[in-house]
Amino acid sequence: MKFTTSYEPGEFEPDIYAAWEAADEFLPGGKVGGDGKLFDEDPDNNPKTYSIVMPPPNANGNLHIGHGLTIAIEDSLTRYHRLRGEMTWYIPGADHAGFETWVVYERVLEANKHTRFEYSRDELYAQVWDFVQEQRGNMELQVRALGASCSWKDLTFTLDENVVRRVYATFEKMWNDGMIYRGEKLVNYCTKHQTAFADIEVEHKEEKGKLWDIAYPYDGGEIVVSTTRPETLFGDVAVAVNPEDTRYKKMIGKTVRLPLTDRNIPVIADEHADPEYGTGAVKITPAHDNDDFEVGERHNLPRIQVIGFDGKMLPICGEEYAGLDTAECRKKVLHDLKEAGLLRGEKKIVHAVAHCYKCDTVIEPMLKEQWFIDVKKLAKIAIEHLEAGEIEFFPASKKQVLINYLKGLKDWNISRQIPWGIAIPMFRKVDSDEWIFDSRTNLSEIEIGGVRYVRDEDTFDTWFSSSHWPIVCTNWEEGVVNPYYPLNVMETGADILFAWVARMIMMGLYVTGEVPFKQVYLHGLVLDAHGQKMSKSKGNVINPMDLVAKYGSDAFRLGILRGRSAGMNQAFSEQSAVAGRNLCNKLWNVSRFIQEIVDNEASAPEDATDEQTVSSGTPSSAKSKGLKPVDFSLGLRDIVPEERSDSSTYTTDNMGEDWICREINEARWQVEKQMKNYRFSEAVETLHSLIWDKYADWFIESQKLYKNTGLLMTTLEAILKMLHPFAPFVTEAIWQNLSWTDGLLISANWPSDFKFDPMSAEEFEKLMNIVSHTRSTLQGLSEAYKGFSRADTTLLYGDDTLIDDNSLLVQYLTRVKSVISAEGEPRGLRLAVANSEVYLDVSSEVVSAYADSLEKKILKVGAELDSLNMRMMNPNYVDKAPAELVKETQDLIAEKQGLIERLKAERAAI
RNA sequence: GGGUCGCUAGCUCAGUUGGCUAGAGCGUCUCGUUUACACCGAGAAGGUCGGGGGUUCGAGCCCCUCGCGACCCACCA
Repeated sequence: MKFTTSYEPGEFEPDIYAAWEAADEFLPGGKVGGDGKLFDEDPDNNPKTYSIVMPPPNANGNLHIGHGLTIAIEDSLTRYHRLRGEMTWYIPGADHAGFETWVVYERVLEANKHTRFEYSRDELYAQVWDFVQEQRGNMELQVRALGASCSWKDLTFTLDENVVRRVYATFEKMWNDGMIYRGEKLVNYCTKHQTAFADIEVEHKEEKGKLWDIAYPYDGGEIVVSTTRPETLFGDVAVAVNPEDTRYKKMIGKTVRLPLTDRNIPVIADEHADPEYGTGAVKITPAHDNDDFEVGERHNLPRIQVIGFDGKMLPICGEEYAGLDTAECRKKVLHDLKEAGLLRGEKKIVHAVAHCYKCDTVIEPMLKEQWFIDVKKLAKIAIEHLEAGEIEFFPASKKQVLINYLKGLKDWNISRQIPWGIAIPMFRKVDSDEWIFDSRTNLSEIEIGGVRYVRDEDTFDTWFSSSHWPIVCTNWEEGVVNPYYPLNVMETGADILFAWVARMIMMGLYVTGEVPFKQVYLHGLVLDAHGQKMSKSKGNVINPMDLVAKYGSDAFRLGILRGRSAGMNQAFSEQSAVAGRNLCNKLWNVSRFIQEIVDNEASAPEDATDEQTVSSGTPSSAKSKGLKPVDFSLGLRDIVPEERSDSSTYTTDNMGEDWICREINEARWQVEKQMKNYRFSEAVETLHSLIWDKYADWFIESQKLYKNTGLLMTTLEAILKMLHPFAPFVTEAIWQNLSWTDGLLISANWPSDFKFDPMSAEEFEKLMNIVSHTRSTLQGLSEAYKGFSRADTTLLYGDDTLIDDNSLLVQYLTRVKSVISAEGEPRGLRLAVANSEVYLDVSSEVVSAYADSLEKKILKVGAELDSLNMRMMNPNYVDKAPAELVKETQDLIAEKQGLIERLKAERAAI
């Protein structure tokens, strides 16, 4: 049995994916890619290209729901453009995830009772490399399970040789351009992980804290400063007051005694001190506070580091304090100040505190020599191109958000003190401060002309290398024409707009002179069913693989795309996947039904078909292929399609057929528009409605009476193609099971226009309206009158050729006993259908039981009529609104008028 | 402190230059086994579009204002 009664995704998905992959259908045009030969040198020989890159998931991790969404979106785009005949290149990636992976590996070390300090940098690098290789592969299997039609041959790992080469080339260029400098600045430092971070990697949290007032004495008085960090007073080098603050004016230039020490520090005047805040006097600790660092620079003050890189107080703080961690030290300092009578007060405050985004440790601003990128020029160019509209954003609002960010961007610290990452290609001349660029980072020491140079031990911030992603994935090279760069679209999470998208734009422009992508689509967070952020601690994490296993990959994809729009954090629940599963099953059964019709026709003698069942194009292949199930182990039939054309021809023979052709055209046009505007949710909805509400409920139902096999085949093909971008597996499984289709659906062509008679399609809609009203009234009657039986009821019609011509279909769709002409003697209940004369032949007894419903209808139509009349009575409306609209309103009024008269007559007859 | 987004049916969300009687999925209720599908079919109920102003012939959509929520940025000692 080819078509089982329900679709079982698990039986098809792995084989189908393998078949796609084996057929090389993931490569651009199914032919090129991966070998450096991307396209024909003559641009005239190349069709339109479409390129998109996968934001690389962590190589040794598992996919989470966000990856599921990313892939659902990107693969739908990819498949859609592939079906449209474009040379489509979806490039997968894997991220070494520098810090993330390092944190995981450090835990492994810890569990084995080791620490990073036992090994050299190179040894650690080798260990993590092995660790990642062992763990690798899971992620890639999961990407496959989600159906991503990406070009696996071109998978880019962020530590691949070509990535490193490109990153070094950029770094060298920047170094030569004077955009890289080494500076001792305050950096965000995590004392647990013992590495610095970029500003963007730090998480600020509102926290309750205290503001202490501490007296700094001098001969004949004291000055009271306010601080949240008393433990850093050992690093104080001055007390600052505002030059305009009359309270302190006379003290400027005086020297005060630093408590708990024997040092004296000056009182200086600086705008930084806010007279309104605290006591108006502030201690200046340039080595441990960003503001103070700047004050120190302005006044040429020394920087005294008092906290070590391990988070413990340094010896300079004195025997009693050295070795304490900051919290212990704070306690002791406060205690000692109190003893000395210098603590003047404390106040509860709420302030923002920086934390390590991984371990939550409080980030210390620390004095450290690091490599920095001067970002001013980069940001400026990026802003210019953004303002010129070279990149289109979805949602559009993010463009300005990004520009604002770039405008305030500060120099970018790219040094990380972790071994897992791309080594910084800088070497220091031994016994000097002289640095040179050299890409031989596999060596920890080099010699040039008899001079020894030692490699910098640090690695690059991962964002520095990943900012090259579009460049490295598309194999961009200077001077080589590359139709895949810029990418058509960059799809990623809105949460990394700054960290990644901004940097890709800056780097793309710096390296290639072009923006790296033409459009940016940002998706929001996937929240749980109640709109809460998913987190392990809350226990509300949904694993995409669980849903794939339970309902199928397509169901997950359809579900996660539904009800989701660009840039918004939106809820998701298992229910959505269930709805997706149901749609897949519906389509499966529709296909099964059509296949049965095709089979019956193939086996039946010619004259057995009804006169109206003009099937024009039953292809001979349908007969010759027989009914054997697809055997995937033997390889798919006709893997390389010769000609991609609709395999059946058709003619339309009745209204329903014209109507479905029109509806498919309309839906196709809608989907095209929605895809262009990245409205995936709406596209899925359009297709859901087409397949379920239109194709299955009306067309297939009507085809149970009037079979047009050629049209059934052709329309089904069109529908499979249209849904394929979103639900690739079930559509391909059906395609393979159908007896008459060729090749793989993944590489089929997007459907073209169906020809139809518009008048006829319009007529069918009227018929649908009559059927719906009849059904509704029948249901109303059976609820109003016990013992009412629709199977015993006759539908009468007046002078109405539409029904006369289609009485069989009306009877079939309404399940009444019969549909016959009233022959000028109407009786029973007249239906409230505009422009049509239909009666249900029921007794007056039944009609009176229905009076309540009738009354309700009269009221409802009356209200509608009133509002329409009101509109027409407004002279301004008639005057100013478009004539078309006014005409429409008039027609509506006429229609309602007729309707209400009929209803009233009906009521009077009771 | 600055900024962005959101508030539409019980729930999750659509509603693209202002013009239909405001829609969908899920849920609820009532019928129902009919040449595919109960992962089904037919029908129904359910909304003063967060509050208040304004512009307009016309506002869910534009403007102002208030309220509530989510998120982002920021060195306030």
